[in-house]
Amino acid sequence: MVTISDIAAALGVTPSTVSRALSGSPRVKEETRLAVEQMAAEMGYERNIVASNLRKGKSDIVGVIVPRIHREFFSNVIGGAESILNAAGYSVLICQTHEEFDAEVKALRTMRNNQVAGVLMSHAIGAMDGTHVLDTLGDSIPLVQFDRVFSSLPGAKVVSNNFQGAYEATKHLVSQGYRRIGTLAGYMNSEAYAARLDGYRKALEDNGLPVDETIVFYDTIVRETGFEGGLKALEAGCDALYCAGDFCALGAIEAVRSKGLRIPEDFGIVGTANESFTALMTPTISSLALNPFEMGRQSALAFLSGEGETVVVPMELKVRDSSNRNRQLNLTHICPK
Amino acid sequence: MVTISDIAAALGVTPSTVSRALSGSPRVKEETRLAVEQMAAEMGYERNIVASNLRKGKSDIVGVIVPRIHREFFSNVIGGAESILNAAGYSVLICQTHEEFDAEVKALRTMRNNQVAGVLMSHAIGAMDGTHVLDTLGDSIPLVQFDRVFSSLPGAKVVSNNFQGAYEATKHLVSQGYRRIGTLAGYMNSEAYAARLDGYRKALEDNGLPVDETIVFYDTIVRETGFEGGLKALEAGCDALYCAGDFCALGAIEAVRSKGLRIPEDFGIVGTANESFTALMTPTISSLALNPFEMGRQSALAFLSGEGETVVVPMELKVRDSSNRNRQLNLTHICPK
DNA sequence: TTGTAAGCGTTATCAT
DNA sequence: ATGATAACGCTTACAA
Repeated sequence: MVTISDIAAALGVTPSTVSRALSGSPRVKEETRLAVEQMAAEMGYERNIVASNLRKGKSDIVGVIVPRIHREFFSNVIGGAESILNAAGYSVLICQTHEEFDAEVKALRTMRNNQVAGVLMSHAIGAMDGTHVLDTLGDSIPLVQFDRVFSSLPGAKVVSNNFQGAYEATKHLVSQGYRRIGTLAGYMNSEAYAARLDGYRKALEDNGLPVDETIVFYDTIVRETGFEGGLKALEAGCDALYCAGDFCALGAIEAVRSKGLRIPEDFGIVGTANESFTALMTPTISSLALNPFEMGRQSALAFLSGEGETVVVPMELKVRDSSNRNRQLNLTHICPK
Repeated sequence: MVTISDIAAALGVTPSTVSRALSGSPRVKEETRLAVEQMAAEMGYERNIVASNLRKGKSDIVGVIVPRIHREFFSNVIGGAESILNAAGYSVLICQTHEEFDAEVKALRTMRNNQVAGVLMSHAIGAMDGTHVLDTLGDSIPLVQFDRVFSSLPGAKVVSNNFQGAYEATKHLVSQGYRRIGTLAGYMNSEAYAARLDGYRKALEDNGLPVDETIVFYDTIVRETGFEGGLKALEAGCDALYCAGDFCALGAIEAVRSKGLRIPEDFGIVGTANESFTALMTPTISSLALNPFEMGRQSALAFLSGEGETVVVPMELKVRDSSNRNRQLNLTHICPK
């Protein structure tokens, strides 16, 4: 392993000069810099980042903490963050929390021990407030929260425009002629789901439809609970559902079909998250798309800029067959005639 | 930031003693160790890993290099690796190559500069051989390759049992009564696809069916090429296809339906990779499942054990509707009657 | 413009 | 069982 001292010795200068030359300091003669660079290349020198980091008291590693790395949403966020951070000379250290509070604390410790330059994180369900974050990170490590954020914590936040998105999705259902639109709303301890519910309500109000609490269904948003929610919605006389997740939208579709009703003719469905399967089903499922890659990019940019602002990443409604009464269904490709 | 010197001063001992006590050396009086541990806890001490790593010349970070982190397969591999590595006290540093050779070299440099304890990697399509890996990593950093491996490189390798898996998939099609079984084979510069093709051929031979090169279709394995392959297979009189990917299997299904044929009655399909959408389509698509999480686990275990063996992770055939003539189709949940 | 020297926080090798 | 000291490789005042 060749060090700056080796280069210095070979050139008859001191390590400090080599260090300056290599780090682009203006306090080096052009001639010397060239000689150093050439010798460094020749000897195959590569800066020891660990030593450099120790000395400088900071590193070029950025920590990313997510509930589960293999979840489509989070892996795309990481991809987006990495695309920015890598270009800026940072590397990405990843920890998963598996939605557990203890693991989140451990991950934060790992980040601190490794003296990361900053932390981008989305909280575990198991984390009830943000005090552990402050305790562990202190105020020397910049924090950026995305998606699941605690407003109480300092630093930048990157969130989706859940209110606006759910508003659009609901308005779209109204425009398609559905008149009794319920919602599978999710769980209200998440700010994101609460905002979606608000958007749904506002859209109904703005379009002269009554807001009926008996067709707001609070539950988890998995396929099974979606099926149950779908059945309840039918009993309550709904002709459409805005669903706060795609898997529960899938379940709701199954429920509607199980009663012999047609989608979208008799019943309209819009999901949320734009999971890749929504575009592959038959019928394809309309979905309110999050923009995880962009959220990752924005999180990284917020870290780089050092500003503590809140960035809102817009959601985009993907209109597909499950809510589209006006166009021809795209049934050719997979369903039996 | 409290250091071991602070603890030493507070206790009236030297930093060396504190270091020994904290790192579990036997050369410390039990009494002293207790005092040190208590004081450390009291003062909120946390070891500076960067300094420790510099001194020890190694780190507790393991690098993982993948083509694209947000691809389902790779993010699951990472998840599997992380589950083992975290438990063993390592953290995971991630780099993507986006399938480009230059990015792979850069990622390897990043790993080396950060003095990672080891590297787990799956090569970019753009990497033609493994010389750059040896050049960059040297022989001081242990290497584990998974999925896309170069046999020429030293170190452990973790691969899927592609031959056996494709053999099972093809045999399954035979057992369902299909008699002219073609294959969408993929591209042959990948050892994995070549092995799948071999398994397909062997299964036909072993079951007394002819191996007909005119129904082996070499192409990329995306939806569009799958559609084309499906049409060609129909023209060639096939009644089934083993597909080396799930997206091309989807395309093939669409092709078969476009000709008014029924699946699985008239035509059988098995895909590969067990992408999540295969279980959500109608009909559900049979698929030869890779086991990415297990591959990640095995890669991490191979790194920890330090042995250079090749681990073969078995694939598992998931029989679903698209190849199952014997059972009732599961059509209730989504398709129009 | 370059050299000198100190130090980042830890650990390892001595010696005591 | 503990202490003194040096060193890991780099950066940065400060001095020349």
